[in-house]
Amino acid sequence: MDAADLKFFAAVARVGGMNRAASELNTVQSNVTARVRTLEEELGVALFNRGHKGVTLTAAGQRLLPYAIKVTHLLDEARRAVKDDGEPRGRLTIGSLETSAALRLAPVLAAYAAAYPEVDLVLHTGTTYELIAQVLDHVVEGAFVCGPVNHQDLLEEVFFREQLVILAPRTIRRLDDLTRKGHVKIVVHPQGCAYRQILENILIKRGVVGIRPLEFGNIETIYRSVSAGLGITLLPKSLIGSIWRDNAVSVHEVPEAEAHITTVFVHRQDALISSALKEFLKFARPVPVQMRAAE
Amino acid sequence: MDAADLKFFAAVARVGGMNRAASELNTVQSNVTARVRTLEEELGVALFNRGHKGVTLTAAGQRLLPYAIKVTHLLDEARRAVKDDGEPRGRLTIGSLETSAALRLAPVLAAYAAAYPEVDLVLHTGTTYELIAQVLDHVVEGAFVCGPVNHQDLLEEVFFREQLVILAPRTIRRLDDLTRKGHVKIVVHPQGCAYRQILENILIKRGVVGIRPLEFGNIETIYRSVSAGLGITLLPKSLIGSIWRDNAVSVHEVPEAEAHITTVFVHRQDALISSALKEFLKFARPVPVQMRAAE
DNA sequence: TGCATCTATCTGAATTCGCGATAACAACAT
DNA sequence: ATGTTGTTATCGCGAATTCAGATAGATGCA
Repeated sequence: MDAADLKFFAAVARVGGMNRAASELNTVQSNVTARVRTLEEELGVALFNRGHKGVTLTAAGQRLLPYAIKVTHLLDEARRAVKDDGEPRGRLTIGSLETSAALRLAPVLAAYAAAYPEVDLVLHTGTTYELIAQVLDHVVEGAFVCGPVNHQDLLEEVFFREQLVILAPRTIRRLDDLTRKGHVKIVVHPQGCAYRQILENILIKRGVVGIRPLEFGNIETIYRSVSAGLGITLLPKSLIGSIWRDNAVSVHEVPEAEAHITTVFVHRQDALISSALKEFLKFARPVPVQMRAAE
Repeated sequence: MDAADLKFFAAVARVGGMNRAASELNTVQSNVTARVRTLEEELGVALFNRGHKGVTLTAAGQRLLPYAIKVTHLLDEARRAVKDDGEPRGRLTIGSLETSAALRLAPVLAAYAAAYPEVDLVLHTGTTYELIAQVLDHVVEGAFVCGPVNHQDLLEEVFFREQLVILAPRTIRRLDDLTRKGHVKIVVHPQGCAYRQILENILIKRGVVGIRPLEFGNIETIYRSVSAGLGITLLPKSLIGSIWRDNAVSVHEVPEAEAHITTVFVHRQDALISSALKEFLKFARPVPVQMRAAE
């Protein structure tokens, strides 16, 4: 049972056909068929049900598939571990929420890139849900997402804690003006990284019943929508102060107990932490409070 | 990077030489050398320091070794998982303390062997320490040992709780006779599975200072030594009642708070639990208390 | 029927693998 | 000195394996 055979097997299982797997693996169909057959002969069981429009996994194949995937990942990781002599080098792929990236990570990324020019940094942005899926799939080594995550296969470390504020059109002077209306439009991300849920909770708590969400894909659009009077949104307070000072919107504080969010870094607990990642986390880790008393 | 290459690599690393690895792998030395070399060329780093009396791992080799071992185990497990269709079958290798085996496991083993003739049962006996090492090394699928174990890589489930009694030569009528002497010989297992520690604690608590251990490898010998007047020992109460009733020794109760032991089943939490093992544990698991009220 | 889309199988060339023999080297005993 | 032993490296050859391409067979669809 060769690792290459398992890679073939996993590809066939994933795409559901020997032909398609062959083109994906840059080889010919006869080759794929032969290797699957030798695998089946070696194990003494059929792994696929052959159909006239592709193949499906048998029960035995379903039992094998997770091992095939694990072995493939383990070999990948082994290669990286061997090359990783402690000096950050090569590609480092991490994920981050768009807000975290803009707010906290930008200077860290710049400093890190300057300190380790040997590292090719790749940053994926997405929602918490998407990023967690990417971490689990080994697409990224880890990601900054909204915590807590509490996933069995993931380790998480708290990095930032943000206070959130409500952004409303400039015509809204006080939060009460808004809540008294009884219904309100909110502008949020599609799968909304907890911001949406928090905002809804805040409004519900204040007696707003008709909450109508508008979904936009990026922060810039959300901000413009708010300033154009379309609705309100929720964003980190520090983001407002540092980026937009144009007074096109009104900013409303919310008690911190209700409106804060923690950003955690999550990574697979069974995966290698590359030297590049280890150093990056040192850069990103906030200075402990007692050490920045002078601020 | 082939799985077979990694197996070769791991063997060379373990025995510290290509020649010895070759004979262990049932092949010739030139073959081992060639595969190690291709592996090194593929990875672009040297994995071994060649010496005139064998090889040693380089830093890169040390980083690779755990992956080589993991991959090898994972492939083993994959083979078993594929063949395991839910019906207990094949070889089931578990470990057990000698006392647990004699006392609690014997009827379970018999019933299980009768119920599943397709399973080849293999039982390893040893001390808690030895058995845990065997579980970690995948030599046995799991083992009944003295708990609690509290090991990061192991899951444990409590199976039995035994009250322990002191066995002394027949001439000793009361425990006080023994403790008043101030020194006493104890007869125990070599690495003693906690029995020794517990017995010493009991004696120390009663003011005995000169404890002289005699070590014997199996229970039968220990029992005979006690009956011959050599010293005292500690054994599960139920073992005394069910096996030896010849009155060649005197039995002394000890408060349960001091002298009890829990037997747990431990297994690697990252390893497959075969159907054979799953069923075995069902057989071995004690009937819940409320369900045997009629006893 | 003809076409498209699958998988299975066969064949010959290229490649790899495993073995045996040999070389080179160092340590150690004679 | 000299031979012996134990080690890794290398080469050549035959066997085994792998790969790509061609072909065959089956099925569904227009």
